[in-house]
Amino acid sequence: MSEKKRIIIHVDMDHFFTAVEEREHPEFKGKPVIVGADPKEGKGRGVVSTCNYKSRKFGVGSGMPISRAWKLCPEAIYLPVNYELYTKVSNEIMDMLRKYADKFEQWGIDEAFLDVTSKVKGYAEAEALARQIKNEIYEKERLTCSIGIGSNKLVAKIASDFQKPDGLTIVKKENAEKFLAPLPVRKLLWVGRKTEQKLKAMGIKTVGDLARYDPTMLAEAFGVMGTQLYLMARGIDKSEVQERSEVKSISRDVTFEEDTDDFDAVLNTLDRLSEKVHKDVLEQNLCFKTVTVKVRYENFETHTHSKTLPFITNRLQDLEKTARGLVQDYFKPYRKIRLVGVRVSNFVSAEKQKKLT
DNA sequence: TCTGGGGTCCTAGGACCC
DNA sequence: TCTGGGGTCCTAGGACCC
Repeated sequence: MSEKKRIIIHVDMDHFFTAVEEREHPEFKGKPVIVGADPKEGKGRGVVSTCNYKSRKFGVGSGMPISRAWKLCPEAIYLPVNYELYTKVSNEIMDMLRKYADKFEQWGIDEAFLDVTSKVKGYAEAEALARQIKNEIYEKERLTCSIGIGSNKLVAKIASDFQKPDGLTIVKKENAEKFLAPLPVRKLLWVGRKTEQKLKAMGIKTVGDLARYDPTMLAEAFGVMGTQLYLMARGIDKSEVQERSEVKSISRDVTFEEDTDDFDAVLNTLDRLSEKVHKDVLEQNLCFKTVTVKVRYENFETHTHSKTLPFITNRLQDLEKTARGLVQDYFKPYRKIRLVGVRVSNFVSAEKQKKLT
């Protein structure tokens, strides 16, 4: 049984949020731009969402506390995250990309996988197609992207990250293992900080180290994930490019500007979040069964409480009442709250529900 | 460094049913 | 009073993605 030959393209927009902002504001040209939380003169909470290349030269990076970014680069232009705008631009780009692919999968707001197996005869044609895609995006949106081409999603994604910005990297199937070997394990999908640390403790730093390791021992240490890790290290990934199915949950949460023990204020915030979630639920024509409340205390300890209702609903009052009930346990006189959130899940589409009743 | 917000998937224990 | 096995659902927490 041989693996089906595929050609997969991964498109990754370059520093998407700041790129869109720079396009909208030509006066930002040549300046460091940072999109994220309000820095508040270095006292702000929250993190950097995206930063452009100019600000990266100061050591700023995405995910970094905004207070630290302020210390590194106070002269940068700081902007709030304008999701509405980025989503609009994203939708235009995704519609553009979709038509190039047999199978298409959006990944986050600014990335996509395209299975182009039947559209091209080989890697040379795939490269030409990739250039065409880059041109079209630039012509229509004035934005650049980096593209990776490989025989599966994993290799294509890592390849797109290899040369940035405005890059194009092709990794043929027969070169995949060699291409991956020198990279740090952190570059692999699903290897975050924790897994990286655990692997390091086992003496595994690069993808090559991982590929040479005993797969049985990896399975013992990581369970199902261990087998997956080993296969990835060998450049093997059989997962299909597939359009995202329906949403599984809808949530809103918010970090307070200051940690609070004003529990009435927390309840008010919770109601506001419930209203936003409810609005989304109605817009998407859904009914839910499960409500989850999230609380983060000032020491960052985070808890969730959930309740599955004995009935299906889309009513705001059911959501608010359940959420208010769940959050009560977390109100302790000696514990200040940093974040509160609400989520609904266990959906049944309104249409399906109609059939049931 | 002092840690956002919106998601998905996995694990593990316990309840409950047959 | 002690004892099964399988299946499904629920809950809480955690790792990871962008």
